[in-house]
Amino acid sequence: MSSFQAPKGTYDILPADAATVLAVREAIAAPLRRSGYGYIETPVFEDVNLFSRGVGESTDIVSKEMFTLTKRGSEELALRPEGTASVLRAALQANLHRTGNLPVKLWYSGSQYRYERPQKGRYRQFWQVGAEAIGAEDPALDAELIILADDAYRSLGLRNFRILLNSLGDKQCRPVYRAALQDFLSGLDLDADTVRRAELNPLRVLDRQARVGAGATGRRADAGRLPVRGLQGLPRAGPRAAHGGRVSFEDDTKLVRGLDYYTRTTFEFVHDGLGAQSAVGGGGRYDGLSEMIGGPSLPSVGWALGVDRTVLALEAEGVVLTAPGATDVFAVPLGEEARRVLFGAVTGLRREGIRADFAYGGKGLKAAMKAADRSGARFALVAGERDLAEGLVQLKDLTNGDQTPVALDALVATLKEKLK
RNA sequence: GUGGGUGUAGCUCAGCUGGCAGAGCACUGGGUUGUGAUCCCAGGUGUCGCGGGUUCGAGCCCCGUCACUCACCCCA
Repeated sequence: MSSFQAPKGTYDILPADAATVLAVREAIAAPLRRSGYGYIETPVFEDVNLFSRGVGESTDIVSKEMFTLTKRGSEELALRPEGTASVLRAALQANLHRTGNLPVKLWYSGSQYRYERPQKGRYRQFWQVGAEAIGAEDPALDAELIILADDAYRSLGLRNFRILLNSLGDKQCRPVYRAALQDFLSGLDLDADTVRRAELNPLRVLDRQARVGAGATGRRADAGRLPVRGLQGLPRAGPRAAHGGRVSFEDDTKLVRGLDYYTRTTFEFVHDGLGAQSAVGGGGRYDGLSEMIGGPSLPSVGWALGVDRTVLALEAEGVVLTAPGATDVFAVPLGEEARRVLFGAVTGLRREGIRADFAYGGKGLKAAMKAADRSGARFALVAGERDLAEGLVQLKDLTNGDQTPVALDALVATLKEKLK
């Protein structure tokens, strides 16, 4: 073991788990690719102000969870804690909203960073696949995105997730409701954290975290006691009407996401196999974000799904994504002449699209056969002087031990037939 | 930032009120000089996280420290 280890809150994706991770990323991306979303990549770090203005100064993400970078002595950059602000910034910078049709539909896949105490399902570096539909106010877009996420999860075999839906109000009604809520909360005996939150962002108090009563020992607030219906009559019904009943929602008037840019439609995909965490993905409308970062009015909607948490959810449900073996044929040479010939044969097989590997390191026959077995290959290709003298190689089926001689120049055709 | 749990072989873990370092799997070699997976035999498996203390004697008790992990908080 080296004297170094992965930094706190990070982990390595090793070959044994990589197939699942890649399959999850692909499963989320596939519905987007066939629905008109274009792929975009942005830098992993941005001007720190993009996030403090976009995500919101009052959010935990910005106030205490950002990895900031110093550039020549002053803090100016931060590792991205989420993807939406960067994607919108890139779209505005490249004038995608002026050069193409609206909405501009984009998807991304990448790592995000938050400086938090790690625990199950929560890491300092984690992966999201996200989608954004920028510059249109059509509730059908909200519905489209929810359906695409639902399709992605179902294509993976995930079943026990739920979709929570709420509205956070718009420019007109939110300030009114916010003031009313603040007024209501000021009359309650709340713990110190909640008092602070009620000042900065009272809506977040609704998000089932509030403790009412004496400080930290207080009990969780009963939702029925909070004026959660203050935002009724807003376009929460939009995505519901547009989606045509294809996925089932649960109304959750306490759902308030931890990013300030959300307006109106908000939703979260939750799963109970993630330890103390519950969200595998979430999103919503962010009609005002563009203006917050200096752009024109571009009402938009988007989501991000957590790759790491989706993997945990699959594990919790016992879903195993079948990974094909990495190798079809494993070559085992006997002697120097055979090494030269079989190495060439392996190269030839690979160029024909057959997955092939070789017993490197000068192993003895027994060890080389063991390596062939462990490689997961269906066939071992064995040859020594006796075979080569006749232009043959021995092809051994490792599933049943049957071994047949094959002419060296008929190898490709024979294997293509057997591997069909 | 706060609290709980755990650190013993490559991996999963036993180890009793303090008395000689353990099991299974994995690994290496041999049984088979040209055959894996099965079977048999032999064998490394180790700063017991690290540092100090108590004791004739510490994996075990005490103090400190680090790491991992789970939870609070928050979110993907």
